[in-house]
Amino acid sequence: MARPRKPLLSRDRIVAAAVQLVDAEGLEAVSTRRLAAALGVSGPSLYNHFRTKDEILDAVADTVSARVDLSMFEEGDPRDWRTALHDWAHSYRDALADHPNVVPVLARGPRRRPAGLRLADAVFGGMTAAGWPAAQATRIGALMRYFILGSAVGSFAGGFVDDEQAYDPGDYPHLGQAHLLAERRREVDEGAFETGLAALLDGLALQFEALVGESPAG
Amino acid sequence: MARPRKPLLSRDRIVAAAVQLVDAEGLEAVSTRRLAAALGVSGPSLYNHFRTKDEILDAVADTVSARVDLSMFEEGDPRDWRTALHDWAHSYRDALADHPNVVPVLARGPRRRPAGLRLADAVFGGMTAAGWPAAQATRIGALMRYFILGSAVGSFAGGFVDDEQAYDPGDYPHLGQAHLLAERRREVDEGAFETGLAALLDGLALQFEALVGESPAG
DNA sequence: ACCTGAACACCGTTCAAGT
DNA sequence: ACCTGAACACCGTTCAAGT
Repeated sequence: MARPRKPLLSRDRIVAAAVQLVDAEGLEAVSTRRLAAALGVSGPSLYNHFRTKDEILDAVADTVSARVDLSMFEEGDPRDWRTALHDWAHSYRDALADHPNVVPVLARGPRRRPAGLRLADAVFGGMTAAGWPAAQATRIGALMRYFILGSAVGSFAGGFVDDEQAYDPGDYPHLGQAHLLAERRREVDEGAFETGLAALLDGLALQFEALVGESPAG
Repeated sequence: MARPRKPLLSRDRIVAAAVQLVDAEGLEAVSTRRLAAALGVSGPSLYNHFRTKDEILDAVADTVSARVDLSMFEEGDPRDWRTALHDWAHSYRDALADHPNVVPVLARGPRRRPAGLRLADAVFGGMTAAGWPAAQATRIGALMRYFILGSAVGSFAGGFVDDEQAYDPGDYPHLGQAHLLAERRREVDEGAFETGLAALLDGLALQFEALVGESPAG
């Protein structure tokens, strides 16, 4: 075939096919040959549009980051950091839950990914606008990321095998019901996320009160 | 050489070499051929001791889990769940921080790994002994795991490139200092972990008070 | 039982050749 | 500029052959 009149590929088409493949079959299924085959071209063709496979995965990660709603940090009352953080955390988690196989790539950090950087910028900007000192705003961005990424990188309930025999009462006296976790996976993980998020925000509110309590009330 | 008088390999020797390799060069450096070479044997020899490479990685993950201190859930005052959770979280994080490249394997969950199951058993047992209802104890195990795994799966500060040019003020108005994060990596990540853990425990304490407040005071 | 080399079906990436 | 097939140095795993 050699060079066609109109390019067969584009960065967007490659990324879209990669998202489909990673969602359907996992990160390890994304090989340059399989991805190229899904696009109807041969493996090396991808290298006309991306320098490495890693750059393709970075682009995939950034489309996931781009789906996270950040509007709450710019609209509404800037002082209501708690509501903003709560709504953002849910939007963030939902985006990751739609593409769980991409989470290990996101775990590398924003690096130079535009949507990843916009996300970090919005949280930090939102927290400082609400009155948090810069150092604390950085910490909040980090600790929220820990919690949200951790909740998405692997299901808690899904990590337990659905086999009663696996939980010998002599070895694990408190895991008698653990084999039931797998089938209630969504419920357990969502409940834990909600409980953890509420605790995190309650705890931060306590710190915030102590902080503003030191300066004259406005 | 064929079969030697004394076996050249053992599961323990293989796991120890795999830990060294994954710590020094990362998860993707652990190939059966490289691991075998480090042990002075040929690649297929490993299959006399493990059925798949994945089983080797599971064994590696379990040695990391085994280093987490669980004594706080059995010694001391069972009612002091807050201190137990705090100390356990630090021990857990320290174990993961010593082997960050193993965290993606741990994210699969405890499955049938003995040390992983003992860890889950101890937390759940500790929380129920302290007076938390079973459903809440499960959630606490899950949400603590989210936070700790998330803090270890990728550094927050290390995810930002150390290049001032990468943070165009027009695109990211609040990231003017972000290029400094990478070099203060340890400090930033440890501060965020401590702040987040304190918030989490404060928030859970609030929930616990509400819970025991409903029944007659003891 | 426990090691070996050969072999199979894969990888990511480079490169000269085609238009 | 953008695609191709061939080639390189890798993978995980199976298996017959050796002791």
